[in-house]
Amino acid sequence: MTRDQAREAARDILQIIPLVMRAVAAQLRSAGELPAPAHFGLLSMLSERSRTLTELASSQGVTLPTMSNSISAMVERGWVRRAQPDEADRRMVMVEVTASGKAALDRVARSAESHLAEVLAPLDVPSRRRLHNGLGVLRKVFTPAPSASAVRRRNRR
Amino acid sequence: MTRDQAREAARDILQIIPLVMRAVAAQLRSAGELPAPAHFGLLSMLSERSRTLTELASSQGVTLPTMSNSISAMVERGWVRRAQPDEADRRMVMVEVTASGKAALDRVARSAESHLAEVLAPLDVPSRRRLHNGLGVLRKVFTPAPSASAVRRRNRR
DNA sequence: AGTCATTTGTTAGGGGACCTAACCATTATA
DNA sequence: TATAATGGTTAGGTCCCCTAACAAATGACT
Repeated sequence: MTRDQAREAARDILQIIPLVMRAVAAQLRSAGELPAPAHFGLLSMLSERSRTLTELASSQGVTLPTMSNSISAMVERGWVRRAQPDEADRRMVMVEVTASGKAALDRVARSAESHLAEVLAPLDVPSRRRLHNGLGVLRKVFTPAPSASAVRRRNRR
Repeated sequence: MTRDQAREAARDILQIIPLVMRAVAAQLRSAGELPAPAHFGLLSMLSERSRTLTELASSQGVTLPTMSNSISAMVERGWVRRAQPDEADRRMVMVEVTASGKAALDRVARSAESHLAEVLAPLDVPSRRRLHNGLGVLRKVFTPAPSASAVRRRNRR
């Protein structure tokens, strides 16, 4: 990757990503889903299966205190529940989604979906494909690698 | 755009964009550029030419109070300056970048550039092209349209 | 000219999401 | 058994975003 390409990519990302972020957040707010942009990924992961705080934090690329607070906020809203099912290691807290959390996830997904469909409607087919492909690359590049300890634990099971 | 495509795009955007946002913010923080992710676009615009608050707010898709506060924060840091050069309309405040603001922009751009170059290095050429194309689509879709009044003013000149 | 509406910007008040530092409880290690 | 490492929480702080309410200037209409 040449220096010029890197500079261009950096400028693009720094300029565009915050715009998208704000647009999505504004749309969710106006749909009455006050706070969700950051919690959506969590609900999505948790509806697959329960996770520990450490797992969630590393998957989202945030620190443990941040995740602890986020989960507390979601508990407050009744979207998730803290539980200690693990007999082997009593330090761990498993977080699981509640029925109302699943409902919230569905609502947000539907709301975002309909709004995005509207915004993306004017795109022609090649543009949509480009968008899709570009998002795929971003996912690959920016998905945090599982931490060493998480890997260790996973292998141990 | 089919319903399924919209749902898929919505999930992708909701899951991926926040990840990218956090990664970029974390990188800037660790580079010592404490607060910049949201201000980068502003500095970038302002180094082209001075703008009014309203122009800046609409270009970034935020409200006027938010922009007023952001600019105040940047004034505090010595990055920009408020000035009233417009004789014709004394309501307007022109915001212009300072030398130290330009320097900050350069520092952030270089820092982001070198970090991104590292992260993007493993990508093959087609992936980089896909990323670039996808970002272009995002820009087109999520760049706020200039407000009616801004257009009016522009045409008047 | 005078009133009313619109536009531009600010201040006040509040919320969400992120961080580091400091701390407890539990488990692993030497 | 003492010490280190791991999983979480709490405390304190920053940034960025919002709505509501307000002031000042300009535009429009009678």
